[in-house]
Amino acid sequence: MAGIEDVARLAGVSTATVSRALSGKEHVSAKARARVEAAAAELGYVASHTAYTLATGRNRNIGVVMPYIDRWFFSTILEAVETTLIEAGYDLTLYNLSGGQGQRDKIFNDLLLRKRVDAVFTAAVAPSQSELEQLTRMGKPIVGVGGKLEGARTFVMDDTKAARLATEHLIALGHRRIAFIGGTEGSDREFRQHDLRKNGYVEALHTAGLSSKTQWVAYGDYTIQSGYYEAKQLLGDPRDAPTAIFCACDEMAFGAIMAAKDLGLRVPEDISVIGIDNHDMSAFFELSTIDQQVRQQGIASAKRLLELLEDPRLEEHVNVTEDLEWPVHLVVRSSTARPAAGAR
Amino acid sequence: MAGIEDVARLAGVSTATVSRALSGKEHVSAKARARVEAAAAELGYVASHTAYTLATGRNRNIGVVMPYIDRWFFSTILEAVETTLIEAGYDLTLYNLSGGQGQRDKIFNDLLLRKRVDAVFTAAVAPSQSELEQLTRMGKPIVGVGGKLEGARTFVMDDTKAARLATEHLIALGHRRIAFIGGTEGSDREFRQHDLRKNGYVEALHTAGLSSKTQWVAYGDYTIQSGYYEAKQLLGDPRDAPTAIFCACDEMAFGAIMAAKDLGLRVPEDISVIGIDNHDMSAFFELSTIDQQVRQQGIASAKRLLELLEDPRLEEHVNVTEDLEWPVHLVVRSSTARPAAGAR
DNA sequence: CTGAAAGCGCTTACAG
DNA sequence: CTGAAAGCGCTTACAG
Repeated sequence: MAGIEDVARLAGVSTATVSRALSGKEHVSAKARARVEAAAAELGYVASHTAYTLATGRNRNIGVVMPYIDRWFFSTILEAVETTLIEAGYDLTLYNLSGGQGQRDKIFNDLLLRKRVDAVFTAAVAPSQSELEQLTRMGKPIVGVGGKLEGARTFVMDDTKAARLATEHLIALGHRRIAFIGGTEGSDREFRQHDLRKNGYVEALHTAGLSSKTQWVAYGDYTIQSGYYEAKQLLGDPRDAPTAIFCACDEMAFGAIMAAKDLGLRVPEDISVIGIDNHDMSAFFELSTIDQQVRQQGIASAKRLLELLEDPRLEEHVNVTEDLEWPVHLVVRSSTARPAAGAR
Repeated sequence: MAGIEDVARLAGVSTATVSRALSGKEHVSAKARARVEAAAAELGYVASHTAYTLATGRNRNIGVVMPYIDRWFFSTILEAVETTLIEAGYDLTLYNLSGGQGQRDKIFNDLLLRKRVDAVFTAAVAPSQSELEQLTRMGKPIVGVGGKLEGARTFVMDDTKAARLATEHLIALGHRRIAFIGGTEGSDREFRQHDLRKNGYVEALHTAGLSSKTQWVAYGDYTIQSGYYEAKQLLGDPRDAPTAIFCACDEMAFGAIMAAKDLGLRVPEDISVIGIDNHDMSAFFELSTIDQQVRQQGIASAKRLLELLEDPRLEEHVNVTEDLEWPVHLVVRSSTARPAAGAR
């Protein structure tokens, strides 16, 4: 394995010059630079990143931590972040939290601190106060998506606002009997996403002078299966079936559409369905939804992180609260329409 | 930031003893060990992984390269591999190839070689001969899934055999008009997965004395959408519609089932559908399929890689061809049945 | 069992 | 512009 010494010898210069030439620094004569480059090419020299890190303190590596990898939001964010980082010459070390509290502690108290990463990117993960302090003390900035972080920078859509918008769309179409399929009360790992979205739904109803019956609020788990199951229960009700269903995510909405079809109901003639996300498959399902541009969210937040890393005065404000509200847009497709005259 | 010197000073021993005590080595008195541990705890000392790497040459880090992250097979494999590695104390650096040839070259010729990873895990990616040689020269073993690798160790299901089994299941039920929805001819990135699966389909038909009409072979792209579209074309044919469809992956099969329903056809009474994968949603769709246990495949192959890394004689056989055929199982659910009497 | 010291392979003030 | 040398923070033969 050719080292920097070998290159220096072959080029007839010192290792300092080799280092300067190869990293594109100033103060190297054109001649020396050319000789070094030729020698490096001839030897197939690749600088040791480890030595670089030890000497400079820079890793050019970002730690990414998320609770799941195999769910749409997370794998989409991950792909976007990875591509953005690679382009900027950064590596990505992946930590997923599916292994429980023990694994989580190990990641935060050990792996993230061993100076292998320059910064941390979180998706729907909230570091504890002490975890955050430790990272800040080591000068490692954090950027998150999927939920606000007290004491760090985040890009997050306003869940309540998104839910209100979806519900208002249904109300404006003339729906009065609107059901909601959310997640689990007070749960959703670290953030209260379910609660926020349910709040938006309830707020919109109240503003319109409508009531939210408890039998119209169902609890799924953000999968197609649960959307299907819950929608069947709602739609099969012989007395009080809704004319529209707002699902807290598109995947549950896909399930709801399939449930309606299986019951012989037409979407949107008999039942309107709307979701949140603008999932890759939403166009296929003709689903009206609230677009949160997940891919762009990943790119933008990764870029923000890179920007911080290049800020020479980063130390003065490693981690400060900075909520960037990510905009949402209503996308109307064919799963929502005015309710049939008789249905009201 | 407390360093090893600080710990040594506080414990009243040398840095050599600190190093030995903290890494659980032999030849440390119980007393010294206790003092070191107390000092390390008091100072909140975390050893620098970079210095460890530079001194030992070991990274405890695996490079994982895959063409996609946001597709089911890949995100599932990734989650399984990540969990297995973390448990063993290894980190995972993720490289995804969606950025084209330029990114690919950068990853193989630069990132993977800078001595940041001890080994490489590939999913449906075939390193070129020279890429493989370089990694071997640096003593970095490769383990892959999703396709055989000449000159490296792989865990792969026999695509042809899986396809044959799926087709035979349909034949055994009495189907004679069996369609196939595959991928793109000769494509599928680095491996000829489509071709292999189509071969299995054709072989099974021929063995049973059946012919494979060209109008019964359709080309999708492994998504639900394409399965839906292609199935509609097949099933809508007024003269020559099949009684069964074998899809090269479960996601296309989901699409096929939805297409059948939208056409007013019953599954399995009017049309049987089978896939390959045993996707997380296959049970929900009642889909008969060929299980390839993706999660277990990820775990097993990651373990094989860790095993190699701990082999003291690894250098003698860093990368040798070793095909481990991953077993497949037929899972019969409710999407396949005997064809209706009139349909034959 | 324990410590002094070399070494891992770079980068970067400091002199020249 | 260029080079000698210190330094990054560990590990590990080698002596004792």
